[in-house]
Amino acid sequence: MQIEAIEKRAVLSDLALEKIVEVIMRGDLKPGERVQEAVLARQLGISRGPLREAISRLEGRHLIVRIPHVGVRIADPSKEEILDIFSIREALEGVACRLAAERMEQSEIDEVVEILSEHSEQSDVFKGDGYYQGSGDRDFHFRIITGARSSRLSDLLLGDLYQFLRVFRYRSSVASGRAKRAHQEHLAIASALQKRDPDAAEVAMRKHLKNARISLEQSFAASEASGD
Amino acid sequence: MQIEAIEKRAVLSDLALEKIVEVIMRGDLKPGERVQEAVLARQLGISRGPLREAISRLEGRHLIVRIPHVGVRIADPSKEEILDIFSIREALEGVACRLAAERMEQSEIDEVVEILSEHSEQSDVFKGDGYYQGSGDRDFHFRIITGARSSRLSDLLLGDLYQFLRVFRYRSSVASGRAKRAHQEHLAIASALQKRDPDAAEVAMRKHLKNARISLEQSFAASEASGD
DNA sequence: AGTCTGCCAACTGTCAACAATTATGGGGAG
DNA sequence: CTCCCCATAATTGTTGACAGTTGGCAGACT
Repeated sequence: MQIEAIEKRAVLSDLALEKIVEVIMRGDLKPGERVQEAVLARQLGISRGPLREAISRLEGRHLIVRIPHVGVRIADPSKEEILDIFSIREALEGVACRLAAERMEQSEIDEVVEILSEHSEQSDVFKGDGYYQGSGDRDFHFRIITGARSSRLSDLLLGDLYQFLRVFRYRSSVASGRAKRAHQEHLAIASALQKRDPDAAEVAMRKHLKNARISLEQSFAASEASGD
Repeated sequence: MQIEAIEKRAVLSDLALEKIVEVIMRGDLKPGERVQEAVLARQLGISRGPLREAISRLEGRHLIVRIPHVGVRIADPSKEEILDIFSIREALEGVACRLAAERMEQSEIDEVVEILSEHSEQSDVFKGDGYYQGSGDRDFHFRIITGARSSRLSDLLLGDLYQFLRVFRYRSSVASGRAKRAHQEHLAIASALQKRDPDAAEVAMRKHLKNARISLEQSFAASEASGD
C-alpha cells in the first residue's frame, strides 16, 4: 500500500517565515522598510510569539535586520554586498559542482545533459534573454547543487544565497545578451560532469559564475553612470 | 570625545544564545542529547519566549535540530558532514584569502607576517603539535578572514563554520605532526599576500585547507579501523 | 504470550497581558 | 528663532498561563 506522505503539521512560525519571504519577493515590503511586529502579526493573523521566532530565523539569513529595542527592517543590501555574495556563490557552487561530478548518479547527469539539449533547440535561448531569466537556468543549477549530496551545501546555496538574491531581485544576472555564452558555459559544465572530471567541473562552474558576476558588475557600473 | 563602545543593551535571547553555545562547548550538553525547553529555561533563569528565539537562531546555524511537537536535540554531525564542511571552508576561505590580498591594509599584512615569524622562533612549532592546536592557528586565519572586508564572508566562516567545528571539537585539525608543514603553508599564504597576488593567495589557502581536510580524513579512517 | 487500542501525562506551540526602553513632540530658556 | 530638556505615547522585550499534539503505559482482546 502506497502511503501518501502526510502533510507536515503546520507550525505557525514556519508558515510565517514563508509568508514573509513571499511578501518581500512580491514587493509589498520593500528593502529598507520598517516593520512593526504588532502590525505584521495582525496582517498574518498570528500573535507576536511565533512571528518573533520567524524573524529570528530570517535575521540569520540576512533577509531582515533587527536593532534591539528599536525595531526590524527589511534588509537593503549594497551593491558591494551583492557582488561579494556572487563571489561566495562562485566558490560554493564550484565545490558543489566538484562533488556533483563525483557523486551524481549517471541518470542524473544524463538528465542535465538532456535539459540543455532541449533548451538549445528553443530559439528563445539565442534571442539574448528569454528562458535564462526564468526557471531554465535555475533548474540547471538546482540539479547540480542537489547532485552534490551535501545538505549543508544545499542549505547554504539554495536556502540562503539563492533566496537572498531572488528576494532582492538579482536574478541569475544572465542579462544583456549573455544568454548564448552562458549556454555554452553550461555545456562545458555538463561535459565535465559526463567525463566525471571533478577538477574540470569545478573550474567550468567557477568560470561560468565569474562571468555572471562580471556581467552584473558592469551593469552596476552602467546604472551608476546614468543615475544611481 | 572618544565614546566608549556602548555595551550592547542586553537582550535575553542574545545572552541565551551565547550561553547555550558555551554550555555545548563545555560538554555539559552532549551531541544528540535531548533538551527540554522548560528545564533549560529554568537553568538559564529566563522564560521560554526568548529561549525559543535563541533556539530558532541556533537551528539556522545547525547547532541544534528541532522536530515539531517533539522537541529539540543537540546536533550530532556525522563524519561525512564534517568533511563536507571542511570542503566548504576550503572554498570560502580561499575566496576570503583572495579578497584579503586585494583589500587588506599593508600594515595588516605586515602584522600577519610578523605573527608567523614570531611563531617560527618558538620551538613548540617544530615539536609536532603545540601552538597549532591552540589560538595561534586561529589567529592567523582570523586576521585573513577579517581582512577580506566582507561581513557576509566573516559571518559564514567565523560565525557559522568555525563555531560549528569548535563546538563539536574538531579544532584546526592540525594534528599528528602536521604542524611544521602547516607552518610552511602559512608562510606561502603570507608570501602571496605580500605580493598582492590574489590568485596565488587563493591557491595557497586552498591547498593548506585541503591538506588539513585530508589529514582529518586519514585520522577518521584510522579511528574507524581501531574502533568506531 | 503477544499485539493492538485507548487513555494519560508531559511537553511543545500559541496567546494575551505586563514591563522596559526608545522615539516624539511640546514647552521653556537662552 | 533655535536649541535643549522633559513628559508622554508608541513599540519592543518578557512573562506566565492556556491549548494542542506526541509518546508511553496499562488493559483488553486474539
